Amino acid sequence: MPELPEVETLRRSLEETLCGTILQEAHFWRKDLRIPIPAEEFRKRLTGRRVRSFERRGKYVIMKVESEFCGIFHLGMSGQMLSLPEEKPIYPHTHAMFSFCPARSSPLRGHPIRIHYIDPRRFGLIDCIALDALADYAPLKHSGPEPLEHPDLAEHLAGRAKNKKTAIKPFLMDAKNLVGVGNIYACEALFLAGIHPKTPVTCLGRTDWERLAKYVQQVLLQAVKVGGTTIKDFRQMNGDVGYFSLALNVYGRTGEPCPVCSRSIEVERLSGRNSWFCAYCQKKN
DNA sequence: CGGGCGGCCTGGAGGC
DNA sequence: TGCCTCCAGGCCGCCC
Repeated sequence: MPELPEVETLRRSLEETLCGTILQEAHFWRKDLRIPIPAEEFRKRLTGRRVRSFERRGKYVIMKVESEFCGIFHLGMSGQMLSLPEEKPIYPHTHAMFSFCPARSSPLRGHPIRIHYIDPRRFGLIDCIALDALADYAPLKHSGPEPLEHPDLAEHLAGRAKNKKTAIKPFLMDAKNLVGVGNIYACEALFLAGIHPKTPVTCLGRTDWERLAKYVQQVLLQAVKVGGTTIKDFRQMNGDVGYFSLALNVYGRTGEPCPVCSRSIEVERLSGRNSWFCAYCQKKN
């Protein structure tokens, strides 16, 4: 589910709601996610601590508290984190719940904020590691730059593409090249750039990379502005949907008219993922 | 060695 | 209605 804009939407809500609160409790009903949740470690290292910040690296959220350890959250394909008043699971597949207490000086003191972690398919992850191990953390260690922060994304991508044989779409979705871009935003950026998903990266020239980098950034930024994309599961932390679904040009729109030329949107499988595109507006190579 | 693909899970949709 | 198959926003590891 969640790509960069959905995870950034979550991060902002967490930061706004929880900075300065104390993580009071962490309940785990089910620990067998993508990796087993180190529940004891998580409780021992993180509860009782004041929350400093929530950061994001690609599709991972990092919770920093006043200690030498941090919490890591990933939503996999179907994960959500919801702020709910209940202290027991009210949705199926609620695997964890965190209670945060506002500071004594806050007008909200005495009203814990409860964050429920829900993930039907259990491809997500909750972890706890030392801050000084963050740089070596396996899922992040070999990942590429943040697309919205790199000073010359076009140059970076062109460099990464040298001597590679792959098609542009799986290239964009490979976190080693850049983080945060999944199936939705890869399809949308390629449409806006007028590049066919199967174009070999070797066929792209300087101006193609510049156009593509520009639209990758544009599509991610616009999606962040409207709270991400809700296809099915994704909700913002307060339960709202993400409104970028309304701005999708091609993703999931098989047979619908291309917004530019009105020809039918097509779908093809590429590296095991569906790719939607307009065969007229997006020429191969 | 890099890239494609299956597997990990569950639920929902669609076919019969 | 019910059963079966296929598919889904991510990621890892195997295999060629």
